[in-house]
Amino acid sequence: MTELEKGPQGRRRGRGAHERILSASQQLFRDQGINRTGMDQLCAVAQVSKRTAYQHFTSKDELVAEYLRRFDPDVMPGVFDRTDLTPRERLLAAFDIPASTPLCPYIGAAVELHDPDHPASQYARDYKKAIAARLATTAREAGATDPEQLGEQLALLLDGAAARTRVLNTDSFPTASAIATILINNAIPA
Amino acid sequence: MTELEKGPQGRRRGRGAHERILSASQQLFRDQGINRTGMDQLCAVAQVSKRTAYQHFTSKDELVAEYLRRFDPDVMPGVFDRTDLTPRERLLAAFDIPASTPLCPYIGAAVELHDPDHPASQYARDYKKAIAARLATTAREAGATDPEQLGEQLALLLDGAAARTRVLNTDSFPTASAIATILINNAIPA
DNA sequence: AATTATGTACACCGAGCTGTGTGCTTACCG
DNA sequence: CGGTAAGCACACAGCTCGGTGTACATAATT
Repeated sequence: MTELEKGPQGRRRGRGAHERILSASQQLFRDQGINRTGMDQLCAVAQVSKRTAYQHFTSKDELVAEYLRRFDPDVMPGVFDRTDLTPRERLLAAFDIPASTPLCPYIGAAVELHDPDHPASQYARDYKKAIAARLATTAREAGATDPEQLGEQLALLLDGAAARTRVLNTDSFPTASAIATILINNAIPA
Repeated sequence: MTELEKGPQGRRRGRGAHERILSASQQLFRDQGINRTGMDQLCAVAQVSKRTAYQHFTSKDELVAEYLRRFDPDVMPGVFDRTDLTPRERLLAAFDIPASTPLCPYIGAAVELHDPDHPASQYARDYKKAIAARLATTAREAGATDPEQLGEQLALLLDGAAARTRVLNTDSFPTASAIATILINNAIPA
C-alpha cells in the first residue's frame, strides 16, 4: 500500500489506479457505508485523481456495482471448497465468521440504495440466491431429505445473524450456528 | 387527511402539525428510506411549513429518533397480548407478518444511519432487545427449558426474514416460521 | 377584545454531493 | 527516440440537503 511513497515529482502513484479505486471502495463502503462515502474522500484514499476515477468508472453507481462484484472472492466460497471437511461440517463451517465482518455488504447495499432496480441491488439478489444454492447442493451431498429447504433455511440464518450483529453490535453468529446444528440434525436422517 | 382542504385564505392546515409530521415520517422513511427523504419533501407531504417542522423537532436526527419511538405500538405487542392463544401459539404468531412490511425500520435505520451512537440506533438496539425479552418470557410461559436462548433464536429468525425479504424481494417469513416450529418443538419438552 | 401560541410563506445560507473541462506530466513500448 | 496511453491538479458547474431569518396570519385562551 505504501510502497510507492511519492512520485518523482512529489505526486503520481503509478498505473494501478483501477485496482486502487476498488480497494479503497472495499474499505470505505464497508466502514462508512455507500451513501456516507463521497467520491472526493474515496479518491483521496485511493490516491487517485477524481478525473482518473471517472475515466475508469462512468458513475458512482457503476463503481458500487463493481465493488459488490469484486467482493465475493474471499468470503464464502472458501468454505464450500474445503475437501478436508464432510459436507455436513462444511454447512456448519459457513457460520464461523471472523466476527470482524461489520455487515454483509449485500444487505447493506440493498438497504442503502433502496432501489431494487439498481445494478448493485440486482447483483445482491443474485448473490444471495447463489449462496442459498451452494448451501442446498452441499445439503444434498450431506444427504438431507429436502436440500433446497435446508439451504434456504441456513441462508436465512446467515442473514439474520448479519443483520442482528449490525443492529445489536454483538456477535450473533454463535446463535445462528446453534440453530443450524439443530436444523441439520433434523434434516439429515441418521 | 383531506378534511381541512384549504384554509380560509388558501393556506393553513390547522394545529396538528406535530402529528402530521410524524405521520409523514412513518410513510416516507419507510417507503423511501431515511437518507433519501429530504425535509422539503417531508414537509410537503405533512402539509407543514419547514419552519414549523423545525420548531417541533430541532433536527432531522431528532425526528428520526422520534419516528422510531412512535413506531412500535401497532406492530409486535399485539401478538404477545393475545389471550386467546397459548404461549406456544403466540410464539408462532409472531411470524405471521402481513407481508406488506417492507423492512423492519429498526434494521433500516441502523444500516442507513451507520452510527451506533445515533439516538435512533440506540433505540433500535433497545427495541431489538425488548423483542427478544418478550419472546423469552413467552417462551418461559410455554415451558421452554432455556427460554432466553429460544427467545434470542426466534428474534434472530425474525431479523433474518426481514433482511432477506428486503434483499430478495420475496417473502421469507414462511421459511422463518418453519424454522421456528422446529426450534419450539425441540425446546419445549412434551 | 387582547394576548399568546401556533403556523405560514419564502428567500436564503453554507456545505457536500456527483460529475466535467482543461491543460499538463509521466510511464510504457515499439 | 518518439508516440501514446495513463494519470495528474485544480477549478468549477449544478444540484440537493439540512437548517435559519424575517415578517406576517390565524387560532385558542382569558
